Order: sequence, then structure tokens, then C-alpha cells
Amino acid sequence: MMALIDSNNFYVSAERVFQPELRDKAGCVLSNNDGCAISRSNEAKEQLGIRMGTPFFMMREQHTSGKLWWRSSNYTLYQDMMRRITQIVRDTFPDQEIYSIDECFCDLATFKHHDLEQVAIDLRRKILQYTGVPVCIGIGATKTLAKIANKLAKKQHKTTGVYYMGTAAQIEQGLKDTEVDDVWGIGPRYGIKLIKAGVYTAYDFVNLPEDYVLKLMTIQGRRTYRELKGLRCIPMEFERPLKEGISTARSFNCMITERAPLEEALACYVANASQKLRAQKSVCARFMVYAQTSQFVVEKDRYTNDIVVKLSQPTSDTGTLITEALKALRRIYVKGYRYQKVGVELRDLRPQSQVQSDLFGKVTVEKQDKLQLAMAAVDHINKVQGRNTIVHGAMGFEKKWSMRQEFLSRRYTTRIEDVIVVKAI
DNA sequence: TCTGGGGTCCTAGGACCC
DNA sequence: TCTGGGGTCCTAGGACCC
Repeated sequence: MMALIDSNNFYVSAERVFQPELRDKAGCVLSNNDGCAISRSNEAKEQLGIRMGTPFFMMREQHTSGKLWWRSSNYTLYQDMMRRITQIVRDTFPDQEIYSIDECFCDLATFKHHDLEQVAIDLRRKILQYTGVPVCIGIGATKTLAKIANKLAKKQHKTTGVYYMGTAAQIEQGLKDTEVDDVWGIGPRYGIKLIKAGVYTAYDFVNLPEDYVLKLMTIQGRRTYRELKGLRCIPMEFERPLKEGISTARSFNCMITERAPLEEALACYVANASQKLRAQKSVCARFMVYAQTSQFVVEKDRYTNDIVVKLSQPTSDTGTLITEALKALRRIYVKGYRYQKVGVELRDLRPQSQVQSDLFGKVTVEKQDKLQLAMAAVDHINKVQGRNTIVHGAMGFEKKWSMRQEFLSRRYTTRIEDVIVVKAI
């Protein structure tokens, strides 16, 4: 069997741990830039009908009238709370895959002779006691069935917070109680297709002929289908695989028309992405830069463009990447538009150790080695002394465009940036 | 006025190779 | 009627996840 441990309304729950005044009241955590709701308390869902992605301005009245609290997203806090939760889980279920910021899968193969339901109930209680975050645990034969069991735990088994989907009868009932577009792997598009074809529940779905599923939804759909029948098709990933691409982009807090601030922002994102690149000891051979206006403006004011740059020598050096990225941006920048976002995507990642010197390139292996040492030193200083202690000049200092985070809570559990105030020289 | 960001995987079609 | 066959690489777009 497999277990899925998933926090309830995770960001909201993490905020409530350190701000008890937020408990039992309708509230939500906002996306980057405070743009829309991305985590909602049960009260916000049930009493105020706030949905995932509800824009900020549509909730303003509920906020000003005191019916709803909100916070900017505070990933430093959430990441650290999750680290604590997964540690507790590991003491009980050691074979663990951290799947997302608020979920982990566990392989229970070594727990054959235990009362799994009771073990899970105890674990859940322990997590709540030690961290203050409520979680639900679903147990099933495959990842997809564990996901379904988890949703049912949240809906139907609120008191224990655990649902064990073991017997054939439990599985059948579980599938019948699950709407087809609530199945992990079936999104809104396929959901619509299936409902049109008269397939309403997960149970209807597993009773389709396999060929039909393959034709309608390609091999991914077939994988979900087989998983629901109890065949393990999605393996556990105990080690986090290296990223195949790294992208960084943010919406601005206001629209930007001038080229200079766009370049500053892009330089910051490139620095951020290349730091992640070095963290996994990779280099990139190509990247894409894009710029766009808001998608909500009228057609004639809309503009989006991108450009792919192939590097003569794969690198993870921030300076080189910023220089090339800015050149690219100058080629797609058109004066007169009100830009909402620029971004960069590093692609064609490969291990640093594999890099071969470009036969005709100017950069020698020696110079490359020196650069790597320098960047490693910068990364270390920024880690110890706080982010952005050492920056490239191109990243600018004022950052008038930077993200809106008006309702940010403190980083209660981690130190750096809260303790040390760093000034750019 | 105001609508997130970071990923992965698959497929189709075009260009090009011998 | 019937216009090779096998392959790679690239891009764009679609779908999904949190």
C-alpha cells in the first residue's frame, strides 16, 4: 500500500500556527503580487464562497468589512514548516517521496502486518501536536488511489482525518464517490470530454474499455486508468531528480513601459535562476527570454514575444547569462506597450562536469574554472549573510517594480533576512 | 485600476540528414 | 490508385500537477 499525507489548506494553516487570532475566521493567502487567493480556510470556502484564484479586487469588500483576513504568501515559512512535517512522517514511514510543498507519498510495503489505519491516525495526531498543522492521510494500492483516499479523508472522515481504501468494496465505493475530474491526472479539459461522453465518476471511468481511454486521452490517461485499477504505473521517486529547466518570472507591481526597469528586473530573475542552476551543479546551453503585457487588456494593447538564445559555451555564470539575456531582451522590446512581466527560462541543462570547451570559443577552461570559484564564493556569502548581499550592478537597487507583498507575515521559524539588515553599497 | 509562479510530459508537424 | 524509408532535432501547443 501507499500513503499520501497532505496538509489541509496548508498556507492558511501555517499562518495560523503563529497568529492564533486568525483561527476559526475566514481567511486566505494571496498569490505572489497579492493578485489572487491561492489558499483558503474552510470558513472562506464555505461561508464566503471564495474560490481558488479569486482575484484580490473581488474580495476587497469582504476584507474591509472585517469578514475576511488575508496574508501575502510567505514561502520561507511554508517551506520550513513542511520540512518539519516530513521529518515527523519519516520517523514512522521512512520510504518517503516529497511530492510538493504540502504533500508526501510513502511506500508502506514494509508495514504488511500492521493496522495501517491506526498507525496513520497516530501519525496524524503527532503531526498536529508537534507542528500545529492539520493533515489528512489517504491509503491505497497506488499513488492515484492514495490521492482519492486522501480527498475522501478530507470530505467524509473529518474526525480521524484518515481513510484506508483497502478492500474491493471500499475501493468501489471510493471510486463511486469521486467525480471524474477530481481524479489526479484528469484536469478540466479531459473532465469536460469525459462528462460529455457520459462518464461522471471515477467508477464510470475505470469501467471504460482501455482502448477508448487511450484514444481519448493518450498514454497519460491510460496510466491514470491503470492506476485506478490498482496497477502501480507511477513509481516512487525517493531522490529528487535534477530539474530539466529552470524558469523565473514575476508580474510587476505596476505596468512598465521603459526599457531600463525591464532590464533590471530581468537581470534579477536571471541571477535567481542561475543560482538555482549552480545549486544543482548544472550548466545551461540555451535559454529563453520573454516579455508580455497583461492578457486582460484590449487586443491592440496586447503584446507578447520571446526569443531563444543558444550559448556557444554552456555556463552557469550569472554575469555571462545576464549579458546575453539583456541582449535578447533588447531585440524583443517594443516601445509603447505597458509590460506586465518579463521572464527567463533556462533550458538544455546538463551536469557541469560534462562541459567541453568550445573549440573556437574565447573562454578557456581555466577562465571557466575561475568563474566557477568566484560564483561559489558569491553564493556562499549570500547564503550566510542574507540574499542579495552581493549583487550584479545590472540588477539595480531601487526595484520600484518589485513584487507587491503588502500583507507579509514574519518568517517565524528561520533567521537570516529577519535578523540581519543588509544595505547595498 | 486590480487576475500567480514553477514545473513535467506528450504529440504533431516541419526541416533536415543519408 | 500506388511517387522510399528511417531517422534526428526542433518548435509549438496542449494537457496536467501543485
